[in-house]
Amino acid sequence: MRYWLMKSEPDAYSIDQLAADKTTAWTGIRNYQARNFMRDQMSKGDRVFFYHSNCNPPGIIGVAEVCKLAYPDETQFDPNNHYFDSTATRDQPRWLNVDIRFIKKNRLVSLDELRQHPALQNMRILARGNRLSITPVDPAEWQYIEGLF
DNA sequence: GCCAACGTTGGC
DNA sequence: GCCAACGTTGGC
Repeated sequence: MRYWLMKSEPDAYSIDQLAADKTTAWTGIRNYQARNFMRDQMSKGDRVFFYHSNCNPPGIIGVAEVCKLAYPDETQFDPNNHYFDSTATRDQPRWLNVDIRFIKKNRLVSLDELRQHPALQNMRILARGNRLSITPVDPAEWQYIEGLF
């Protein structure tokens, strides 16, 4: 089992929305590195920190788990969808998504707060210019952050 | 809203 | 295969 951090803009899809939906298809990932994490490394039961980005303040707001392995992202085939990709076909889909299931919402552990813990200094989310929306989390970092909730 | 950082595209 | 141009992300 692995640990991950997945970003979402709360205006687009928030932890409260996930809590209401129970599960959701994590569609719209259009970055190869993030796609490959889902395709090659995610397993059912993997744990996910749900991170609110592009808001004030940004930070980790909850926990989810991977509940369905990667499969073709439907939004790539829909011309009316923002994430439509004309180069993708049903035979050769380009983009994938997993499904995630809500586990819990916790107090917001802000980006600012994360930065103040030396134990977390190597987290990808803290690196300058980091834009990757799915990043692996070290088991030790995971445990440490769970202790902050 | 600004802008630094980064990924992707496409001309050559 | 280089790299300039462009688009996007996301903290601030």
